[in-house]
Amino acid sequence: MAMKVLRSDAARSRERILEVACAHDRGDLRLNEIAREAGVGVGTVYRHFPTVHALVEALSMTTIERMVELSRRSLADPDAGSAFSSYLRTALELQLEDGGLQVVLLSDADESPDVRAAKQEILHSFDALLRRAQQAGAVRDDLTAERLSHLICGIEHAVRLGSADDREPLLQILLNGLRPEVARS
Amino acid sequence: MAMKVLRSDAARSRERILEVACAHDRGDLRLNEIAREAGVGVGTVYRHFPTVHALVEALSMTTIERMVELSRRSLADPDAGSAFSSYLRTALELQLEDGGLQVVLLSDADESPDVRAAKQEILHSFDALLRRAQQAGAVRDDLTAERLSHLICGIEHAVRLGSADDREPLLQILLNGLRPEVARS
Amino acid sequence: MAMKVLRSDAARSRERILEVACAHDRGDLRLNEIAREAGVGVGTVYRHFPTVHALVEALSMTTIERMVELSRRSLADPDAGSAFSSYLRTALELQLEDGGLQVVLLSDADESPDVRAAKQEILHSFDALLRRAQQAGAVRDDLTAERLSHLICGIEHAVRLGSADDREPLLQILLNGLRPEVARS
Amino acid sequence: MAMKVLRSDAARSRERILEVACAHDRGDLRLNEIAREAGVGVGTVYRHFPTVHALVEALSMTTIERMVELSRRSLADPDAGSAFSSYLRTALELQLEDGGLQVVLLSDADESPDVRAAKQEILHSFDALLRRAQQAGAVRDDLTAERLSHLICGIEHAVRLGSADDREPLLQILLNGLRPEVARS
DNA sequence: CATGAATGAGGATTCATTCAT
DNA sequence: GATGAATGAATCCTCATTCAT
Repeated sequence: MAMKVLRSDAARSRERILEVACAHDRGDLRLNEIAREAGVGVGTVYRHFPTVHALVEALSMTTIERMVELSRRSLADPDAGSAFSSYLRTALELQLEDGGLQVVLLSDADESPDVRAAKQEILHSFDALLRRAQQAGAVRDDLTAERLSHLICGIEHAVRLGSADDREPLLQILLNGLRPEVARS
Repeated sequence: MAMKVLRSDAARSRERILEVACAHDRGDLRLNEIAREAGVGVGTVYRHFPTVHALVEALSMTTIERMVELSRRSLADPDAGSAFSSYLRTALELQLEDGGLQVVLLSDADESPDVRAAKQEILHSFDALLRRAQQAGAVRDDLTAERLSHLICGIEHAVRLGSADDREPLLQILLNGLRPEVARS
Repeated sequence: MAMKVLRSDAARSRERILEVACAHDRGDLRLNEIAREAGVGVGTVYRHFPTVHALVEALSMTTIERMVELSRRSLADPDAGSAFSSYLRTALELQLEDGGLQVVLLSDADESPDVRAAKQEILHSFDALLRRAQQAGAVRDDLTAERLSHLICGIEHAVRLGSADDREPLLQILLNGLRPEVARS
Repeated sequence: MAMKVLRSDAARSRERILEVACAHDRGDLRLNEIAREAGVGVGTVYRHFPTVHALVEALSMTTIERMVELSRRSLADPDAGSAFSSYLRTALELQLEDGGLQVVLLSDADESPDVRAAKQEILHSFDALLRRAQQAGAVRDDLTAERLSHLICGIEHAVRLGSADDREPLLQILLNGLRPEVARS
């Protein structure tokens, strides 16, 4: 990944800003406030992050990278079914950990090329994982990667409405629901 | 339901405001703007709806009443399983129709006593519906009414992220996931 | 005193309003609030008290009448010195009891003719009291009734800044200061 | 006194605001109006003076400094009695000149540390002045610095109710009243 | 590059007063 | 007469964004 080298003071500012910002609600970032808390001028924040979305992306960058890693690992797993379900589980965990991830993943207005590239890799891998699982008969066929992503976001939403303890139970319901319907006596 | 009778002019203002307001994003209601569009003074809006939440509640009142009706009808249905699933389907439809319903249902700060009462009836009925379905073996046991409500909200969220066409497929996945797990050969 | 006879319901409204209003800070009367608390319409408040000042006057009417009484009694007291000082003491007490009295007394825009008449009587009596005391050598000569009224208001102000316990001590200082200066060895 | 150096433009805005504000009634400062008159944005006013009280304090800063000077000078005066009375006279003059001073002095919610410090020095000095005068037998003993401050505020109030000409006469009455009572033949 | 002062549109809210019912 | 709905000017305050220093 291309990485512009920053002057050390600029790098420090950037870090300070991210450090401070991640303690804030992603949906309600006040640039002035962050600047003040970070001990830098507002202008500096704008220099590093021209839009709020750019800052949100940057805050999610680490998680996105972890998601890329996850994709690769899952694709390398020979068991299509378990690769798929453990991918979903971990993706859900990551989205719950990082409150800004959902909007970054869903946005189609990426500011950073790195983010765009990573998201594409994630999407492609996810698509492949899903297809493999479908071909293995572990997942119902009437399902696209996009719908499924939305469903994960829906589960994330549901967990946030309740407590973190709901995560695994709700995930189980989802996984159960994704299996091809079986004939019942 | 106790209903204070409004003077005709007051009733007209109230209707104008609701009419105008329902064309706005429920999560972003600007009282001044609504007043202007409705052709009434700001004060009039505040008189009828002291807080934004009061307005949001009023906007959802009709849908909430329909949900109460739905609850009663479903409870009257002797088939526990189909009553349950058709309740979920219609509830989801209502939530999707009425973009403000979710927050009203989830809020624990009801402004209107009517809303509070209706929500309680809905919740109790839903609880009963769920239990009946569980006893009939149609729904897994490890599930509370609250978690399930959150799940519906999650599905609503997922559908909104995509298109209205996703509603039935995603609902099917949910319903499928709610069934007790069966041993598979 | 001419007294318009009010219809009994009007009289009741008037009383309710006064009753409620006297529990409010005189300098910050909100007509709408008072109407609500009194269980009458705003219009009714306006009918009885066309201006805020009219209400303030009405609230002080009882105290003003007591002050008129006080003036008469003091004038009847043959001891000019003690009549004067006990007048000041009681006047101060009345002003402290009735937080709206000072503005009513100082205002030159009386709404009610009764108030105007009462204030004139008070002023004349006070003037007479002062002169008598001066002639008796109990009070310094370089002092007008107006200045002295202002001084009472000043003492009232000072007591309000502290506690009610300051009343007598501060009054003593005033009385002491009003005596003709004596040669000191 | 620690004084943050302001950028020249900021200093200019601040001065403009103070200049404009001091022409307004201290008890009724409308921030928007001041901004408009000063030719700056509202935000600028709020930046310099987060609360109305901060602005009021700033408007009185010069007078407060003069009062500090006065305290020091008075303490340096070897004649306890005349130091005391001339202090009172000048303090009264300052309060009359600066219509916002009284509230700043009486407030216990200082915004600026400079103001807080200055007020404390003033209070301590005043306390010392009073004690000295009491020990010298020039002032009655039953009097605290606080009550006396309130009394000055009372006299200020009284003068404002009348004309500036009342100042010296009323001060004389106060000073006369503060002297220990003497036995009279 | 960094700074942070300035901007000012925008949204919330209140309350004195009027007037139709 | 009483009512209280309606009005809307007025005020408060915030915050995204720009730009001079």
